[in-house]
Amino acid sequence: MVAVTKNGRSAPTSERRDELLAIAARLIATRGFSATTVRDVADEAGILSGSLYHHFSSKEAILAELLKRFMTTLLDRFEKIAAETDSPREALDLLVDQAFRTIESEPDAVGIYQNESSFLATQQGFEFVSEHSARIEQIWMTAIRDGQASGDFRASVDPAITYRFIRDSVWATGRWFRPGGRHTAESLSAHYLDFLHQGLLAD
Amino acid sequence: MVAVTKNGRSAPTSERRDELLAIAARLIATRGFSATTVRDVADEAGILSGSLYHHFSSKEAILAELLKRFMTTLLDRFEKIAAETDSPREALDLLVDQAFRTIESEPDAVGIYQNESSFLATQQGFEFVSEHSARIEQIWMTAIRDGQASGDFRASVDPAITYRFIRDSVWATGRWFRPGGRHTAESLSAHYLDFLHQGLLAD
Amino acid sequence: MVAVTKNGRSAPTSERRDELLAIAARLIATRGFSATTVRDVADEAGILSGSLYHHFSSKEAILAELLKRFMTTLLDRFEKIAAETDSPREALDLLVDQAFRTIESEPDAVGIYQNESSFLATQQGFEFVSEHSARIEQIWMTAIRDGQASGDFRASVDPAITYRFIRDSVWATGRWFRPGGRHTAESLSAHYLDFLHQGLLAD
Amino acid sequence: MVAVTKNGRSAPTSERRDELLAIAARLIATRGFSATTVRDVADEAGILSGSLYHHFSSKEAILAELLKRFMTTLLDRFEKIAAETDSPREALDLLVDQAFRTIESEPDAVGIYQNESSFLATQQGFEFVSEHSARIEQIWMTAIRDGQASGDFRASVDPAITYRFIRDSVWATGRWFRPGGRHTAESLSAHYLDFLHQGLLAD
DNA sequence: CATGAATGAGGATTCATTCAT
DNA sequence: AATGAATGAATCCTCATTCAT
Repeated sequence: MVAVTKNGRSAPTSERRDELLAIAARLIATRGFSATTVRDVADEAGILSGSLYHHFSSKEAILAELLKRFMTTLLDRFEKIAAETDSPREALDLLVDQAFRTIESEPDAVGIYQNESSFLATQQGFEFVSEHSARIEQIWMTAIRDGQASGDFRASVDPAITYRFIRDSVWATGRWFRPGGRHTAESLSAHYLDFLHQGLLAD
Repeated sequence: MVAVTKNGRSAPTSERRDELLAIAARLIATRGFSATTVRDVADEAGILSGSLYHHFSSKEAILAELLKRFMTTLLDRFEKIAAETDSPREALDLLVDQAFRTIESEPDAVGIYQNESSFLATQQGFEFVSEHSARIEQIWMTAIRDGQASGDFRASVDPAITYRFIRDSVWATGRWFRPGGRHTAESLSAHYLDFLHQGLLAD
Repeated sequence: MVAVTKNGRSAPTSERRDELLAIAARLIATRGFSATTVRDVADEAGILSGSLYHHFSSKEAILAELLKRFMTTLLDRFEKIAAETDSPREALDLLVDQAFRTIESEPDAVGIYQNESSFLATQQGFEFVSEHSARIEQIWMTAIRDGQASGDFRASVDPAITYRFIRDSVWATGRWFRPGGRHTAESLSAHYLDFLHQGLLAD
Repeated sequence: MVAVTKNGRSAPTSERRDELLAIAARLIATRGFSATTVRDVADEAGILSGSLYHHFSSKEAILAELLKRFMTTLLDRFEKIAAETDSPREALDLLVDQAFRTIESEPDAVGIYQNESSFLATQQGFEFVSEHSARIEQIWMTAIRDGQASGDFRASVDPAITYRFIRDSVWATGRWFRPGGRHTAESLSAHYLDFLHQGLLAD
């Protein structure tokens, strides 16, 4: 997707590589990392399993690259929202919205993030997972806290817990939301924000 | 832990068996089913991996037993709440409360349920997973719909989506909630219900 | 060889293990470590290659155990000679003699020692190789130096170089000496000592 | 390094080829042939492993070329010494001297020769190894036998065994001798010859 | 109830080699 | 003269499972 200079030097990106990453992402999101074999990925790509090692140094390296790309992009987007928005309420709305859009555009990465990140956070070579997660948490919690300070949000809720409640219900959407059905990222987002703002009780 | 001896049969339940199940549950909850080896479990139990087969017919059988016990108990509890409660709002509160208590008392089973159930739903021998899930969904959605009908809950929210939002944020709590810290199941439950009822916005 | 208590606890030794080690030693001595496959060893033992891992944690672990056993025994023998012998000349003779006897009784281990030890000395997990080698060198060089001090050996030779000359020609014997032929350890030893003592020139 | 262009043929010799051979020699001498991968060599040369096949037809071909060059040159030198020297004692001294000089000038080839030749002797395509070795042995043993016949060398030593003792201690020097340290080929050679001639015992 | 030895299938990975570009 | 992608076979190792003791 990202435009890459066509001179192949320094290896990190190539079209073939991206294809393989996409295939791996889909399988890993579906079956889980440890239940996905290198051969599964290679088969799907129409090559032999050993040939994958021409592109990646290990199965773990595939996962790392997948997650790093995803989390870096995501963090960038969140940081941009935080930087460009003044109203905490609007910021939170935009963060939620961005999350739903991400679920729609990169469902596999989201799935992997949800399923594997908690375990990976402690693994060598995956330090970036907890680092990025921490920075994302900061952005969201700042929005919540600022909203409480400004009087937009109720002061009685615990911001840390509330962040987690929101985060979990939003991202978990990726497990059942399939674009092309009754819902779109937009409709889900609108629905969720209404629910988030007003709660469940009738007045 | 709970002595389950309602049927007088000899083999299926024994203390050793329960210990082994608890060990397996912990490991599977932490690493995931496919990343947990029979040997991991045996090591933790202080026996050789082959010896596990004296107690269980297969690795899958362990998982099945774990999940079946958990889901059966959980469904029972939910059904009891549905049967004994008249007010939909109270019913939903009690369901949420029950979920948090379950997270507190059986964190491993909850973790496994979350991580593996979506994949297992389609696996042979795990039909009970989707069956039980469907019945649980019915109970919760009935509470939501009844609450909308009675005027307790806002009619504008989609009950199916709302159910998922609630379900996901509640169960996901199991990923970060560790008893013994700042929170108890009770405090979390209270917190969540307040958030659920009123939403985030200040009046 | 070494009598082992029959209670199998703490695993380190068993008859089967010893058999497998002997097989591995023979193959590794013949083909070299890296050219010997785990399957080669297993085939020779009449089991599947994976079954070897019931006994050893890795191919490297086999090599390490082989070398450690060998070098420990060897060092013990050398130390005993050094401790029990007063005359430096007799000590050196006995050391040489012991070396030839070791070549005769454990040709495979000697071969492995010669072929692999220089490379292994720097490898993790093989620190004992250089440690033992250093202590062996000390024993031999002490004999040489003491012999020079006592006037038994010519003072003009460099003890360090002389040690290496002796060591290399003695151990290299293992590459061509096959018991059962024209020579025995005893005859070789006698021959070598004569050559060592008097040199090549006629008076 | 040495420009070998005596035959006008185009392909077989080129500077690049020689560089690659030198790199391969160093690695093979250090790690052993089977533990040195084609990729190791290519990496060190700054090219891709496949590109090596532009220069050599196989990994074995590299080894063969390396050894053939070395052994041919060596045999030539030994033959020249044998042809040009009358006194057996002087011949042996010169042979020894030549060996030390060769160790100094071509340490990698010497290392490979020592480590791999015994195994290779039986391999197809490496018949020249045993052939050359046999001719070298003949030259040395002739010097020894002639020296015994002339009364220069002691008649009581077995020429075959003595040859091996000498050969092994001389060539093994290559394992520890690094030019630039305390010793040179000359000093080592002098030292060894003194030791060889007189033996270790004081008069 | 557990051990210890093994199986057989499959797992990730390596590696020499090929070939179109 | 080299790349980059791939092959095919082999490598080390893992793992669920079996079974005689």
